[in-house]
Amino acid sequence: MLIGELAEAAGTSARALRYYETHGLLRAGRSANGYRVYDDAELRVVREIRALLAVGFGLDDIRPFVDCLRAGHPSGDVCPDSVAVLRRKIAEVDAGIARMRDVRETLVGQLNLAIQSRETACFSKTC
Amino acid sequence: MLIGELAEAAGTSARALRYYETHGLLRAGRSANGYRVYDDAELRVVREIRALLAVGFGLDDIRPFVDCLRAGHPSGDVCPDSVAVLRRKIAEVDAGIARMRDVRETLVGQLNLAIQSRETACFSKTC
DNA sequence: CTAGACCTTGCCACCGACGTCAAGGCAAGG
DNA sequence: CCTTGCCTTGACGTCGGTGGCAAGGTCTAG
Repeated sequence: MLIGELAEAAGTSARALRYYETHGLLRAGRSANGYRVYDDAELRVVREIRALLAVGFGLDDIRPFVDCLRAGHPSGDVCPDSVAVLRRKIAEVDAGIARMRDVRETLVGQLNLAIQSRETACFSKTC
Repeated sequence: MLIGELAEAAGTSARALRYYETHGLLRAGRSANGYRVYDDAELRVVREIRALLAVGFGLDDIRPFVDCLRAGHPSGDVCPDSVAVLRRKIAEVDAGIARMRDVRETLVGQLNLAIQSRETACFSKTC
């Protein structure tokens, strides 16, 4: 499988695949003419990468999952390192949600004050 | 007030203040030697900018608030444009929270499956 | 006179996952 | 032979809010 075919099959770009490779996530053999040649198993790897990227993982966080798949496990999630990353990410997401809730409260408070002072102004000035 | 003093008073850097100026948020007069000279009222403006940046606003979103303050209002929140931005930002934050909740659910599901299959493996293999 | 503490403009570096362009090699069909 | 379409590496641009540095002018105290 050549890079364009793999990209097509995985719904991404050849550029992205080369990028994953430079970051140690993808592996490719080379044909006589220097083209990257991919094992069929790499499609699963690329799908794993895309799925994790889509939920906000960085490439470094994804590496354990890829390694886990490469180790022969049917899922990239089952290895200890992957589980650790999952737990950490869940905690990060929780923290993010909490922060956004605080921000939301701040903004709603600000909005209510603004509306209130506009009403007060309109009441006194009959605007 | 010179730029260093204003930066100190607002708890930020002179570099940041110049950046805000290039983006139309801050105004400064110039003294004979070319130094920026700030009105005392600019301190309020800088504080408004910092407060909004801290809750995740971009500089473009902040502009209406600054204009509102400059128009003489005691708060930057009360002008229609500011209220509109506040509403939009609250909606964005709500969307962000919803997205992160989805991500959280996905990750928790993945984690549970991983733990489950590890337990199954351990059960069968007595690992 | 000089040191040092301000100020000025301007430009590079950063983060991350690529997009995009450049310049060239390789394969296959008319 | 020529075109078309794939592949290669390399390098720069993106987005936003700075940090840091350079090279220079200015002000103040000793």
